[in-house]
Amino acid sequence: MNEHRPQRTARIKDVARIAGVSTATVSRTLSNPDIVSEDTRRAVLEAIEETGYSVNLSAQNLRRQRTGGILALAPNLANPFFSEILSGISDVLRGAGLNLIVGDTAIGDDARLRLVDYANRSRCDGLIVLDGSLDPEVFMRSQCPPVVQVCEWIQGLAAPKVLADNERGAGLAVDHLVGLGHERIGRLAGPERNTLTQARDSGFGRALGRHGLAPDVIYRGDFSLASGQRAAEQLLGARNRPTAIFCDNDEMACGMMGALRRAGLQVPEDLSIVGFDDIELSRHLTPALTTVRQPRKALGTRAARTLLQQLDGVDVPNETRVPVSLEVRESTAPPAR
Amino acid sequence: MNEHRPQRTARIKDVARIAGVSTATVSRTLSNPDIVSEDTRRAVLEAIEETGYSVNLSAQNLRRQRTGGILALAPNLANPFFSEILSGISDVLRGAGLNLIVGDTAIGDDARLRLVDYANRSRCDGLIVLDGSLDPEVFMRSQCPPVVQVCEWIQGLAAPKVLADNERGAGLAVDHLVGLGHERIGRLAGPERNTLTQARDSGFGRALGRHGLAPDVIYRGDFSLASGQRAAEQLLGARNRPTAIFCDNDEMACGMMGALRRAGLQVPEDLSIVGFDDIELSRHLTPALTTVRQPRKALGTRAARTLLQQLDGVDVPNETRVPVSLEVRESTAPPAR
DNA sequence: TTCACCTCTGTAATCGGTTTCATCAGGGGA
DNA sequence: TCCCCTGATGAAACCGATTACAGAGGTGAA
Repeated sequence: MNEHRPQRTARIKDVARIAGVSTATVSRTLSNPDIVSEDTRRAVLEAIEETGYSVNLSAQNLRRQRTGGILALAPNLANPFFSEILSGISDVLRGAGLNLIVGDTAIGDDARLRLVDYANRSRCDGLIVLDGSLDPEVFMRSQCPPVVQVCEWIQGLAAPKVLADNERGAGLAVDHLVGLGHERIGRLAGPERNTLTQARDSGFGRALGRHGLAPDVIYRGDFSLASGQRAAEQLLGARNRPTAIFCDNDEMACGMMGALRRAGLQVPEDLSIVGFDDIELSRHLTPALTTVRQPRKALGTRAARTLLQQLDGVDVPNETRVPVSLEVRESTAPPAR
Repeated sequence: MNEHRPQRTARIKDVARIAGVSTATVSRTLSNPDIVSEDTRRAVLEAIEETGYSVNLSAQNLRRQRTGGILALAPNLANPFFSEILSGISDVLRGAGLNLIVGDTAIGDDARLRLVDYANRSRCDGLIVLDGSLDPEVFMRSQCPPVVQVCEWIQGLAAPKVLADNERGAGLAVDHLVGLGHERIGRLAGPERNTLTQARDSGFGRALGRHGLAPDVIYRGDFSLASGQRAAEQLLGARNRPTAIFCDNDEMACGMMGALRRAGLQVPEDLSIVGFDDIELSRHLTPALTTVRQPRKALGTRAARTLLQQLDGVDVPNETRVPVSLEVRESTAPPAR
């Protein structure tokens, strides 16, 4: 007998031998227990216990023609906004026995090339895309597994989207500010080509129009704290400033607010600020930030569920809108006389 | 001829047939091009181009006895602190052709059970653990691949650690405060059993001792904004308050600062606050937060590199210390007279 | 008794690569 | 001329599971 069992972990063969059955039966016991007899099942489970067997996923995946993983592509892992969405995705995938693989798209020049490697059936069973700036073609080749877009979306890519209601969010912000008496309302927007920014631009303009107003100054940022700070510097240098600013995310709002206060301006007395996202921090700022709440975790879970349905061959809606709401806090007030 | 080629993606066999060689040669062309002749190589590469072939990773992984993935276990994906470390890990792994799989350990009651599934050679080639509260036994079974711990660490687990110099960080904070003239210095710490908190506790106490001082009040938090707020409420209700507080992370510091200011206290005039981590936000707060800077991205990259070395069989140091530094900003000042 | 049918199980093919080992052609030295 | 060696290649084993198919044994009805 081969008594020198080297540290080697158990295979299905080992379990089969010990239980006195074939590997087919072991496999069936694990994946479809009802079709094996009571006695056999017990014997197999005992053998599994004894050997500490666990299935080899590479082999299983190969045979089942799947990878067991879903790849999430985010522009910037370090951004808390995305990481909370990832957290929601993770929750759902775990329940479905799928791995969450994350890919940072903020990578070097060969990004495009690499992306093609990632958007491949042999690497993942599905993709969740959080970055609207990627090349749609990558996701339209036949090797690419099913895709769901969340939050941002790619122009020209016909994959299901899970989105916050950006137009309405912008509308809520405008209505609130106008209700307070503001008439010169500016905007700190994201990059011009960002689809999400475009949606809010349009909601912003339409809402102002409803009140008979037109947009005031528009600053461009990149969703970062630093870009909020830069916008504040421009604002400070301008004459005839708006009395309120609607920002495309809380981080920019926060960067702007910090810089304004440092320059001696009072928020909201001298300038009202509305953010977007409602990151946890917003309520802890002084003044606490008035912001459009976007349920990030829900966006993640919805996106993941949509993808799972797609993998199951279920028809999914082309667009899922997640409702937003306005959280009124301390950073908005009637304009100074 | 089988002209009805169904959408089916190309296999290595197809490439071999078209190039007029064996599958072995195709494989060699891809993994070890130097050992095939110039002509053959060209023919194979052309066939690959023609078919759009890309290797099936499940098959490759099975044969190579690896998974191509590294699993990172974090207590809370949504926390920006962890996500920036993940970003560093991601950078290194991408370069090594490995997937980053993330697992959120903040999961249900069956967490332990599931964890055993994750810490398995057939699921990943290595583990990076960011959560010090996990059960060490899970990582000590023979099925568990190599582990590296980063930031936090698990009592009783002899896996390499990559850590910030927590003792020194606490010392820097204390030296700074004492230098400003503070004598009653309190602390807003993490959970009592957290190894990271313990290290800072000890650095805190020792540094105070060097100055002939003893710790003032100690509040316990859980690294969240909300727990900083709660600590502030306790602080406000106390008599004979400390003149300065050293917090275990920036989020708690921020939560505390917001609550104090809202209650009418001035920071730093009435109370100086020092944080830990230097998250990006800290410099944008008003007042900007004085904090111990911890290079998170570097922690991630170092951890990933350490793991890769371990996988290559290289000896790695049991503990890597990443230096910290003090960022003096606006939240600290001499105590009021 | 015979046949149909059902339940349970084993044999062997299969997933798509990698790698060992054998083979063959050609070159150089004795 | 013969032998050995080297470089390039192919045949086939192998990684570890899943599953189609077939067969054994048992039950019930005709």
